[in-house]
Amino acid sequence: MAATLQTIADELGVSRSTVSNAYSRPDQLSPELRARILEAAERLGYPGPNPTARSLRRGKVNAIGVLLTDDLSMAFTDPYAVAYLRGLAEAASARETSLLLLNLPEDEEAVRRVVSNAAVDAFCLYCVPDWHGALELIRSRGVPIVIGEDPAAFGPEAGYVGIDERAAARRLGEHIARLGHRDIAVVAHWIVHGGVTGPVDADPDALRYYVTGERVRGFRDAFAAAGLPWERVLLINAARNGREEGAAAAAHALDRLDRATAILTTSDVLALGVLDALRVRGLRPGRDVSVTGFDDIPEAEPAGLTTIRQPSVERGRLAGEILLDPPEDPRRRRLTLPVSLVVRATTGPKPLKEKP
Amino acid sequence: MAATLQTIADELGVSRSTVSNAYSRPDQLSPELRARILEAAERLGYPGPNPTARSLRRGKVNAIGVLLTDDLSMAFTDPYAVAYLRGLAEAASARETSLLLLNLPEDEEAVRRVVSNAAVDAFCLYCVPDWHGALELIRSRGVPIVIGEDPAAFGPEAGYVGIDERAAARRLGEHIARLGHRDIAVVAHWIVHGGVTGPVDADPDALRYYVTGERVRGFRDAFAAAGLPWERVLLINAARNGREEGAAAAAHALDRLDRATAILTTSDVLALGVLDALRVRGLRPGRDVSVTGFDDIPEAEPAGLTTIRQPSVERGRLAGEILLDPPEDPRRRRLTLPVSLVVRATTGPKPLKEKP
DNA sequence: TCGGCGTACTGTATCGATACAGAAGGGTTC
DNA sequence: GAACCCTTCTGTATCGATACAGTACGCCGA
Repeated sequence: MAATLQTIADELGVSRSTVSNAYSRPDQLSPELRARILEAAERLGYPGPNPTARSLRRGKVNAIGVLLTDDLSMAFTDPYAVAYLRGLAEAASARETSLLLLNLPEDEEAVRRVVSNAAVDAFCLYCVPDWHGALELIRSRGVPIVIGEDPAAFGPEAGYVGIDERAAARRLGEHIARLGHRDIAVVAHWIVHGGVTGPVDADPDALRYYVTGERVRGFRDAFAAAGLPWERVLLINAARNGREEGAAAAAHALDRLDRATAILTTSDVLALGVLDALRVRGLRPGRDVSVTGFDDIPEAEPAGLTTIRQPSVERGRLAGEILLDPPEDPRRRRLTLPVSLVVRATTGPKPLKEKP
Repeated sequence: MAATLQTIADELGVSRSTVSNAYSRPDQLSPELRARILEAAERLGYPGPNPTARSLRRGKVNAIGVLLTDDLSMAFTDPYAVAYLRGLAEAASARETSLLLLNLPEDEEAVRRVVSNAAVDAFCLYCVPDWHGALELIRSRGVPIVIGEDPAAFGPEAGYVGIDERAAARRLGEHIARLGHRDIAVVAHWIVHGGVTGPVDADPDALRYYVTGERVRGFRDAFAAAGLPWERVLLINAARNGREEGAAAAAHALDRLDRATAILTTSDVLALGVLDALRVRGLRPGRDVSVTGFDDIPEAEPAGLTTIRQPSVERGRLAGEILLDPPEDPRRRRLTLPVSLVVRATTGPKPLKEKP
């Protein structure tokens, strides 16, 4: 049987409390006794206080739960998500807290078990589709929550660190409209839950995934203000937020007679895929076709991508801080961070000559 | 005060055990009573059995610890690492187990606290430098371990899933030697702990980071067999395993009169950086300079990179399976997986004409 | 000589659950 | 109608630690 505090205590004829203090509160006992205790522990193969028992007694586990949907790869492959996670990990690490990655299974009952078995002090939600059943489970856990997307997904008791997605997208749309483009395609991911990559006919007001919904609505706002009816816009669903999907989606906008002269996307990753598609077809970004992204990931600059710069690492870091050191003032637990429009080479005026 | 099992039990006048069974063993009580219990729980705001208490009693927490060094970004940015982590997460998820990411702080004492506070059933080690002090702490935790690199880092009680790094590297070296190259540079990461990117004079037998050491020794084996003394090889340290470092390291091999005609690297990420450096200088990969990588990450194929293909996802998945479903047969807990040499366009015969 | 105080250690209650042996009651079998 | 079984629920011991109040003792100053 594995050694416990009591084993050591019995061995030395001291009380269990004293052995506990040797580990957790060294100032509470004489250095000599502490040394004897640690020596005995070493000798008896005692691995130190059991973390679970300690957590139970202290009521704190030093861990933050992070939900990942089945498509785990995305959370690690999308540079925006990686940056966010890095910021979160930094904030956690500074407070000696770890991240518990909950990779949610398909089976609903299994999801329930995983979420309710997770020993965490708080949850941080990002990149989780709003429709996912785990959200309700998390709410019922009754632990602090910070969300990174839809500010209305939980009540005001939940923290929130986000950006004004719609206004940001609108700035991209205005930029494109101002350049004179009228034949526009929008490539957006997760328009349809479980759908395939390809054109869809969807009402922007009915999109369920918050981030995509807001960004698409922002585009529409800009076009409407420029006198461009939404019906003229070709909306294309990307099944995943991936570069390949971006390229595949772009094909639907490029391989037709009334080729779009501008393609707006809901993420830089998709936009890079669109650029790939242009390259394959010998089209020049910013001359033949304008392309915009969203996020300003590191790869965006070398690609010359026009995009919205948002503070990805900062979002994660602030989320962690709100969870671990909650500000007194409730207003400081719900933050909307500023973004900026970064105009680079992939956008330019609508080309003069008609398509060949 | 928060509700517990006892709260519900008192409310309904049943025993605590029965309430527990309502959650954990529904077959142990009548459906009617169970419904009443769940209703009362809902009404009293009981969030379900406390995961920490449950873990203490059950002696299992359903979590695997994963160590990440301060350079957390690498673990997420290096596609090999991402693939490994994905495999691990898949295996864990299939068993309703989560991953606890331990982002180790700089401070040694804090590392101790983080590691010994981590509530996990097992540890999986990958991409952790052999010299890191946390290794000893983990060993003393006495939980199952699987390592992904140096099979000798722990005793035979630890599981191991790896490849024959040295033999794999040797195949790359032989490929390059067979093509006639004599002016060779090797770009390797973490040759020097905390060092800068640039040429180093290091004895391959003395390299501390296992993966780099084995791969460099494999290169040397091949060169030696081809009658190429190690002294002729330019060894360049990359401070991190990153694309930028690959490019910076390559500069040291390219911007000199006796330019290398072949650059071998210890990872695809570094090799992609080397290719960047070639491009900037107008040099043709496989014609003017041959380049090899290691890992065969997804980006390697479009780049035409000659490399070693290794089963990254599989390594992670098997590691997870060994931890969670340990095979009876000890030999099946220590696996060396096969790799293959993938020859693509970035390697070719040594150019005939001398450097311009 | 005694109150007061600091240091070093002890003892008990507690954190919130699960395991397991057992009891009550009803039904079946021969 | 005794023996047995099944279902449904109970009660106690236990998982391994920490919190906190309490005790013992030495030392100091008045």
